[in-house]
Amino acid sequence: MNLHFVDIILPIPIENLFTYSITQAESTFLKIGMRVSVPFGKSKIYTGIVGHIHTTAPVLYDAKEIHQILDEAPIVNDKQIELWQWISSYYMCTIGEAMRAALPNAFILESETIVSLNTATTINDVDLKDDEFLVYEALCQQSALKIKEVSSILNKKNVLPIIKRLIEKEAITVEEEVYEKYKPKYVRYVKLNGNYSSEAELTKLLNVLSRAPKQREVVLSLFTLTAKTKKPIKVTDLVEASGSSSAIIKTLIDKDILEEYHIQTDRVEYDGDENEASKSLNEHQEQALNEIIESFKTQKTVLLHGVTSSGKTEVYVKLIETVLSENKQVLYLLPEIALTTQLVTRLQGYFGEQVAVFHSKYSPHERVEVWNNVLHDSPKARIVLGARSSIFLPFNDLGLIIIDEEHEQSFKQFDPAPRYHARDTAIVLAHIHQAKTLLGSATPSLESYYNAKENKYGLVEINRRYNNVQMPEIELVDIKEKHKKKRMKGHFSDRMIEEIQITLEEGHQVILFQNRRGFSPIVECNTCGHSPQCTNCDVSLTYHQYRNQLRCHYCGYTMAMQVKCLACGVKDLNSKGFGTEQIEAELKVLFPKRNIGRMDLDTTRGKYGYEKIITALEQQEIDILVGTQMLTKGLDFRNVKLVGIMNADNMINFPDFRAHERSFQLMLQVSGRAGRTKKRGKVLIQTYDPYHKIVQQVSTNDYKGMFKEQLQERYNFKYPPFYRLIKITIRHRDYDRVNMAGDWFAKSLRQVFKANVLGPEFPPVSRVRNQYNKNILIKIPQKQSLNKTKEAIHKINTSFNAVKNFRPVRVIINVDNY
DNA sequence: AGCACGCCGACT
DNA sequence: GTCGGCGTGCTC
Repeated sequence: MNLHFVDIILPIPIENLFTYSITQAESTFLKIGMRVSVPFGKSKIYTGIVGHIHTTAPVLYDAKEIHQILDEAPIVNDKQIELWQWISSYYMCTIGEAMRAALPNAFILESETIVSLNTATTINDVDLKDDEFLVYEALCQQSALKIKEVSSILNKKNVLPIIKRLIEKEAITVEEEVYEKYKPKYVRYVKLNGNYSSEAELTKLLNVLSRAPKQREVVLSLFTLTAKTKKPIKVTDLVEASGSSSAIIKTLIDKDILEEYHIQTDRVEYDGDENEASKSLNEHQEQALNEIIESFKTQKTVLLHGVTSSGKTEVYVKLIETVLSENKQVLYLLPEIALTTQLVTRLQGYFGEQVAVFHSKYSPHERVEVWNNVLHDSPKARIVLGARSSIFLPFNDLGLIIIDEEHEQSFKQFDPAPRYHARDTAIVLAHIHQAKTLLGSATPSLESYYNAKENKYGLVEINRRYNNVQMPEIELVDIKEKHKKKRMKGHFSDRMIEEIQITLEEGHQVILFQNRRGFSPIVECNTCGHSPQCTNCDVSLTYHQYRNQLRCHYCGYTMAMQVKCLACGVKDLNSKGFGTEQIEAELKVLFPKRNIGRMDLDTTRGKYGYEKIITALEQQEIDILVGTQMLTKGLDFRNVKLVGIMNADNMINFPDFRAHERSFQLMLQVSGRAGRTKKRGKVLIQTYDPYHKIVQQVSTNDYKGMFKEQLQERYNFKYPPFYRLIKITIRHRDYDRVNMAGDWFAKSLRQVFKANVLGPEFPPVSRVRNQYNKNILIKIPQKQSLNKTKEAIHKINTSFNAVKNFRPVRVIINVDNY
């Protein structure tokens, strides 16, 4: 009788852990945090994490046995599992979803069904049907087939019935094979065979090789390389140094002159120079640093509010140094787009190979390597510099978490669950490790600044830019008036053109900001008013001139640009509104001799697209750069003096309770790109409403004014930080069903939460990818228990799913959906 | 989330 | 008559 069991966390959206039986020996070997593969359902094998080891047999079912143990030691520690649990309860997802987000994909093995011939029986061909025979015949040729291969042989999608019949006829057998996705990388090295270690032997060898000059050259190169680097020599390096080929090296290996060996190597390696000393701080930075350290004595979290270009990074570096000296790990979080080579190089300059980088462009293999380095507390990962998902790395002993550009909304994950906010989750992670958190921003989020004002966080400010560079001068241009007075050329006011002219003539560069890509977001027929819509979404298609295409920005649907109206056939199409492409096109006419660059999602698609544009700007190959909000982050260009915001209004008037705050942050951040060295920069903001409070507050750099005013609005309209929000999205391809389900859900919620339930309402774009969405918003007052609220929502969701008609309707719960 | 089982339309 | 559509229910 077996009395040992494990509860396994599976990477799927199911509520509970699953219990499997294990042997006595396995129960002593297994530890929480190890991976095991387990059979799940009829035929699948999944990778799971051991969550609990116990001796309580389940009553309602027989536990299956585990399939295999995949690790020698835990790859996940207790603190991580604690974090997953917090995420799953706070963000209302399953622990499996948290696990899936946390683990590098290569850790999650999958099984594949392998079909092979049943050798125990002989089959008469006549007993088989045509397609069965095809599979059988293929198996006589090669011993094993994957399901996919069977599929392609038969040119058919669903081959399972055929395989089933073949099994019944005992012609074939099937088994599940599990693959390890991660393969360590081995690099090939060579050394001289030990026989030639003496000088005499070596001279002899070189003589022998005098008739094979290429081979002789290789041996000599190996010699000089070894002398120079005193390190093992890679085959690739030797090939390069000797100007030979791998064939020649192979000959030498075959002749036993060279010996080859392999060393397991990390895919990501830093091979820079020795560390440089960190810069000494100016008085403002120094003061900020001292205040932070002081504040950390009483506060777990401190907000550093430092104006753009105030040198926050140097302050971080000093803090990191102290934490490293205590032998603790550091996590440095940044929004994905701010993770530029610029910053990575800078930190590696200070900390050398102690810096590990982790972000979405890394391959699964590279991620596993960073994971393992962090797990084993390797000297190669004392500091992790990473985007959102790095909060999931297996830190043993974090001392400090830095969250730079704390206000950035990209820290919040929206699409697949867990819909977590990396900033808030990082603060929880810090508590688990009893570490400190430093939030940094030039334009803190209202929530964080409020928390600081309420003494939940410490608050430290730097009001001076580095080197005492002045804050840029901000000028507002009233384009309503400019239009009236006919002083506009396209989307450029005379002031904008003048300033660009002056800046360029002085030999400086210009950045223009327009928060919309494409040429124009709407194409309209002048005769009948029809505009081309996406077939899958309820939006009009955006015109992209460079490919002469109409594109949907929600689902990626494209069609060729039309010459005549699709509805009435008249050749009189007009485009409305403007994006980066159109600005670029206008610039080419206004400044034909200048180099114009564009940076948006369309031009940064490739792996290095983004880097290329930045380098081009740095090297002053670009005079004027047009871009979307991508421009705002972490870029530090010496020579940019003028920043132009083409239209401040479209972002301010966005229908979202944070639109004002965001516009302020965005405009101030782009402004910060102007004049980062010596010369004072200039910012021009074109707007139809120069007296709008947000534009005014940007122009006077009045964060506190903006904060006060916005906070009052949040209070009046019951928004964060005074109320918490949970958004529930109802999604289905059938319009009526979405309406019915939405009404049902909202009605049930109202029974509990009364007037604090808003909706259901269609979002501005109600149909995306042929799915209709409807939103319900729940506002939670501060005194209302968050846990009880979530319990109630959970309960309603369960009864919702019990309604047969609603079962195929997707319910997406998004906690803190901002 | 997968995946099997099961019941109805369009085709060899 | 079968193939294959996707609604339904379950997974230790």
